[in-house]
Amino acid sequence: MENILSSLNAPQIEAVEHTDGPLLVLAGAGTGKTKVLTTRIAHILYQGLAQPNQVMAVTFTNKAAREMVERIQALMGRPMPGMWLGTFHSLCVRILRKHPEFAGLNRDFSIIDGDDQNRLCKQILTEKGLDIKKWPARQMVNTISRFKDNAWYPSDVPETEGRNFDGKIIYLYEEYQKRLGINNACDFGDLLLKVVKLFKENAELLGKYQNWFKYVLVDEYQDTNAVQYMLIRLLTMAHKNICVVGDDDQSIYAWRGAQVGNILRFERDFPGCKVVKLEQNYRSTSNILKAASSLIANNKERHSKTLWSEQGEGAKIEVHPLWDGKEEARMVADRIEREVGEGKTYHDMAVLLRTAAQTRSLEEMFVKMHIPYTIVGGLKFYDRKEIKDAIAYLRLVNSEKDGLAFERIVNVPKRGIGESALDNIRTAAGTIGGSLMEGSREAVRVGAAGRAAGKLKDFHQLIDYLRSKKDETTPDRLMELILDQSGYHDMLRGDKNKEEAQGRLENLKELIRAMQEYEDVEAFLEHVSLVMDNEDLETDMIRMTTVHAAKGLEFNMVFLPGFEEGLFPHQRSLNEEGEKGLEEERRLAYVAITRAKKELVISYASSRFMYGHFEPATASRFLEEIPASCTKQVGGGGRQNTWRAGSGSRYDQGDKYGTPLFGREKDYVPNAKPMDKAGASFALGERVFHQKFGYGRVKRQEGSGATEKLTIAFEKAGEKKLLTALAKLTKA
DNA sequence: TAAGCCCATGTTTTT
DNA sequence: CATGGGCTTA
Repeated sequence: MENILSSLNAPQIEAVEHTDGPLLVLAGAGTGKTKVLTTRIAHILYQGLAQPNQVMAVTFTNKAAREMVERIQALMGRPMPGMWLGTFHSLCVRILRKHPEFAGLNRDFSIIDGDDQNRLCKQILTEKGLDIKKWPARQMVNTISRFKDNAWYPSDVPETEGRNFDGKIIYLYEEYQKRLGINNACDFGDLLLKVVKLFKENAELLGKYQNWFKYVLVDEYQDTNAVQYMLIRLLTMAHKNICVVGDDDQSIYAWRGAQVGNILRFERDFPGCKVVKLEQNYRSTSNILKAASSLIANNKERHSKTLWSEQGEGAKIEVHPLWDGKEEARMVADRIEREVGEGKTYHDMAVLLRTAAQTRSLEEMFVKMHIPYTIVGGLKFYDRKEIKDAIAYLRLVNSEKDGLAFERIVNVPKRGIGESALDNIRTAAGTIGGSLMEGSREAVRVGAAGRAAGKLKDFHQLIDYLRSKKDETTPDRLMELILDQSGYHDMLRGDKNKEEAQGRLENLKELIRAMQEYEDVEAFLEHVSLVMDNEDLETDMIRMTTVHAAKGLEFNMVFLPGFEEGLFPHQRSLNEEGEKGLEEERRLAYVAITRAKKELVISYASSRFMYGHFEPATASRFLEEIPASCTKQVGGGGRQNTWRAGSGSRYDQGDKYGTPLFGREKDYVPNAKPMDKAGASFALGERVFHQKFGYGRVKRQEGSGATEKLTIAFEKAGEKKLLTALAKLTKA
């Protein structure tokens, strides 16, 4: 233990050793906050101040939780079973499973995802006769989720907020909750809200938990919302052994109800609390740190702080102005290959993006160039249709009340149970006040099922049979049974689109394999609904992820494509939240930059293909907020003035044509890179040399200036199409 | 009931 | 562009 503490700096040790009473750790990016948290827990356990299961530590993602467990176990030198370490959601499920009856749930309640929420809201809206175009289901989901973030049940929603949806939102919300009840289901928000309610209404139970958890620690405290705050407050009211860690500059979840106020107010909430500031950054070079600090200094709503680093100045941040998204993708891909050629691993590098959709063009390029990549947090494995179907079967087998699961798979594969049959079932369910499955049985029983009666009977039998097997077989065997008996496997095997069906079958195999690790169906279902990241850490791949999902991670080299006005900062954020939105975008950019340890490559394009056509684009205003001394422009010739021109007012707001040079005229290339040295054109048939592909001959030439492309037949690497301006070609 | 076709429409971030 | 919804037809 001694030598564990010796690897910490003075403020870190202070934080670790302050075990009793409230503690606020203000930890800048890369200052070792995870280290402090894990060492602090290890210290508490080592001193015998609490048993492992008497410490509660809340993290923001499951990944962070896993990492913390590992680090604590490494510090202690043995496994630490039973620790309450996880996300707010997973910890709350754990509590709810212990006392479902208090929360008005059955033990086997389902947890529904955004997809189900959407479908449920759509149903309610249509049923209640609201115009779905004017009031989209998605918006209803969001509104309700925000209510829940604020710990508002329908009766708590303030007057001013209730005007939404033609003044019907509270009524819709009530309806929504009613349906969740009938389905024996919770959405994400419910998981926390129900626990808070449980504690508020049940002082005795709360007392037990207060005594049980001797220490409570919260990571990323700046991103907690009102329910989360209440939960923490309730649990720690008695002993006040609470430690929160956070950085107001990294608050990026306001749109999800996060209240930076929670961290700014902590000292008032817990009078006499100790405050420790961590300001030595161990992650990044001083160039990167300086860029990030200068950027974030433009925010008004913040605590000022001084981060410093002993890592040396390091490489300058590269800024690449490029022609369009494709050229940008090529630059990133080429660069990655070059770095790998020079000894980096793919694992060392990451591409961080403002929006998930930006992965597309990069993906194409990576595939083309055979660069192994993985998209973290994009389309998740568990979001695939076949996986969701399979899980819906499992949910229905596990909990017959789960009507959302019922609807999803009652006619998958097609069994001739269509919309009209479903209508009958819904009516029957409504009449007896039961679930869809009950309604379905009822409809068949009283002869209200019409033509589909026989098919429904078969379906009931199928589910009954599967349920009878549930407890006598393992989850993976049960899933195989489901897929075989339901005809899902056969459906895919008979699919016309062989290739796609094959892929789906393989995904299902993968699912079954994953299920082998679980003791029972409940444990597996919980994992599915709450664990977002199924990252493949084994293989050496490029990580592509949104900035949001990159929180807490670090990489030697980071690429930040798409640094453009409207994209980063995102237009929508500016439109909807104005100055506040801009500040959150800036914090997001701050998070993005501070992920990099040694090298940072920022790029933007003049023309971006989106919504079906090319949009002119200009460099992000954030680039102007980074000191010139930290950056160097790469390529782009005369275009550097697009982002650094002193006063920064070249592009008046509202002047959509501020950049005529980036118009849609294909051949209008006023600021193209001048033909110089390496960029000079090559003659057809000329022999050239490329850093990566080696020797080759020019086969074809098209375009001119920045868009000039050469097709070159390389002797070893085959035929490649390259942009003259980018490819480092020399005459050979 | 199901499949196929056309049109409109909307485009952030996630436990 | 790419997805979803509404409509028509077999």
